[in-house]
Amino acid sequence: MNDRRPTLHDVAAEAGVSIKTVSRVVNGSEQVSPDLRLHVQDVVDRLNYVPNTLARSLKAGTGDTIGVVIDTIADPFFAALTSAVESTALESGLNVVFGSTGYVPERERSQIERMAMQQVRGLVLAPVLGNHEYLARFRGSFPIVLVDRSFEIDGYDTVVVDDRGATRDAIGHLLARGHRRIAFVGRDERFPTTSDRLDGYHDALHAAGIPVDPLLAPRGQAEEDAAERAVHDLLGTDDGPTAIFSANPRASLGVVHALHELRRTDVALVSFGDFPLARTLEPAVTCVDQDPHRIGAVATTQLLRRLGFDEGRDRIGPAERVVVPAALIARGSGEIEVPR
Amino acid sequence: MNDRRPTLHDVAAEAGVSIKTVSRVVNGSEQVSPDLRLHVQDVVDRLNYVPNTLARSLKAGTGDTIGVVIDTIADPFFAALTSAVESTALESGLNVVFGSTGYVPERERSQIERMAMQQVRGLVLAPVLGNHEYLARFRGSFPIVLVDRSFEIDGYDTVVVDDRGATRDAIGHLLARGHRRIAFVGRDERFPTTSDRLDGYHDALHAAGIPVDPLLAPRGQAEEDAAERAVHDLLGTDDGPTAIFSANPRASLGVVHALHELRRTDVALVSFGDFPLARTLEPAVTCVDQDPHRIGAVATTQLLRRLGFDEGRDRIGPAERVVVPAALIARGSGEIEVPR
DNA sequence: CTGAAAGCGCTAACAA
DNA sequence: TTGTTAGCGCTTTCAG
Repeated sequence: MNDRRPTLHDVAAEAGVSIKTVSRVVNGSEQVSPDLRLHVQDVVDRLNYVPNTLARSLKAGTGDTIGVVIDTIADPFFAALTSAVESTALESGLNVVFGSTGYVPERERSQIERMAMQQVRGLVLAPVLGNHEYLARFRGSFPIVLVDRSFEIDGYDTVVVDDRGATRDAIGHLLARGHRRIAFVGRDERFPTTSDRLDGYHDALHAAGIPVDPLLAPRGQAEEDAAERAVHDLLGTDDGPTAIFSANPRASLGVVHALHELRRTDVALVSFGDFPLARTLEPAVTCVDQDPHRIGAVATTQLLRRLGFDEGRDRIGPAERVVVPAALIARGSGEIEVPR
Repeated sequence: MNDRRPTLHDVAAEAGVSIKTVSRVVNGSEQVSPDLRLHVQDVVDRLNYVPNTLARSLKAGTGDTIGVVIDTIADPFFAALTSAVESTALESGLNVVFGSTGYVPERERSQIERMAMQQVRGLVLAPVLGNHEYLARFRGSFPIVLVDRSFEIDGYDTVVVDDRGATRDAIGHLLARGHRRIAFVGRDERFPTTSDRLDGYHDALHAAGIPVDPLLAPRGQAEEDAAERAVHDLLGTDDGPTAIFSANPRASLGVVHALHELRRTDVALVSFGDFPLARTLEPAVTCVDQDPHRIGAVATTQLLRRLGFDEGRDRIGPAERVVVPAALIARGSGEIEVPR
């Protein structure tokens, strides 16, 4: 299990040449006489020589990986995003390390510190709520692209969805169907995106001249079970909502389950974020589609540009903010009219 | 963006001590006079010094990451598995790099080669179908734990679900409800697990003395849309199945959708692998629960043991095979009796 | 308790 | 065309 892996030296000794020659052969570069190259290649294969990227990187002063720091890879949204990061990075020969924060600021920080130690070339980060001044320490060493969450801190490339605008539109969609009592479920202080979506919700209500009822936007139910309970509570009252806006796909699962249990097919629903079977349910669930894959791909492209992988574009320049559009997919649940 | 990161030398120079002293302080080790340590620590903070893991690893001859190679992180099964690997690895201070194969043997190989170059300490691999002799090259360098897919090649630690047995039980569950024409959907030659599940299906039918009808187990529909079409085809015939076994959760989504479109609530369904909303559907979907999180955790624990992180247990020994149990969760769809 | 020197595996000058 | 030498940043003898 622990035979020392062969090094350039071993190969050189075995082949009776200098290590530099082996290096040249391994890197496919330069002029090496064909017969020598063949011979060396042979020894390389026979010894199962594998170049040591660590040493290479140490020499080069920079690694060959990029880091992805997210809430948790178990979240389908981030899984899709990370998948896109990987495939985009791979095209440029970069590996991907990831670390999850579990929504804990300290863990975010330690993950990033860890990656800095690993000499990552760059970082894609979905920041947890909290102070991010500490990032300044790292930005001198490698570019950082923020994803999904918009941030007060300026100076970072950012790729986000227009949470506020998309939510405003979604609520408008419900208002157009006559709904006046629209609940906002899935609110969670840990997620800045939720606040933005809540803002969009307020925007739409204000624009329509509808007073905000705080009871319709309770707190702390970003997760499936909590959202489920919230819906039970909301619909258990006399003047419950006629429509529900669910602020994230996990919450939506709970909302859907609750509506189903209560047999309330009369309540309209729009989900921020698509989820499996949304089209299958009865009624099919109208969603705001976030396209995590696109967010990841765009973010990585931007990172690669900052790293100089994009020949065509300049690697420096002011921080950019890309807003990935989110489309409303009308499937039925969001088109339920208000009962008269 | 590219100020050279400070090194031990820089800190040493600034603090007016030798690099070794800085090294000692950074590693919190040994005896350094308290005042000196304080002073050095101060300079470290001021310069934003971050140790270079690459150099450390080069010196140590081994890295601080473990690799995970899977089909794609976008698959919820592997996302959950990878998430478990990460949290388990993190407890031992190891980072996680991942690479996806996209079901392509060559990509699997190149990903592993890449990780070998990166000096991963160990590997968790969900092997793609194909020849894996090449793995022998690497096993001398680092331990490899195979997950999810059982393998003919001996000598590797393996963590799998008892696909065959669990499927046999699931089919038995349907047979007990009187079903005799049970379809097998989601079959795909790319996945060895599918073959094992198909074997289990055959086992159960044979045990019940029911002849196998190849038309009930068509090929090539592991994905949602293909599975959906397959169900339409199967139920479009005169002697269609009265029950469906779906061999993976992605396929199940398609099956559910098709059943819903066809309004066939009379057809029984058991899904191999749980999925969101399975409990919400009408009828709720009976599933064989694979517990990917557990598979990942067990695999990583085994890997850590091979790496000597588990003080209590020996790091060497013959390859072990852990079979993680898969429980049948009866929710309704699998308990539909055959129509008389 | 602290420092000097060697070397991990590799590449990039610079020679030969 | 090929080899020698000097580090990359760090840890580890072995001295002071």
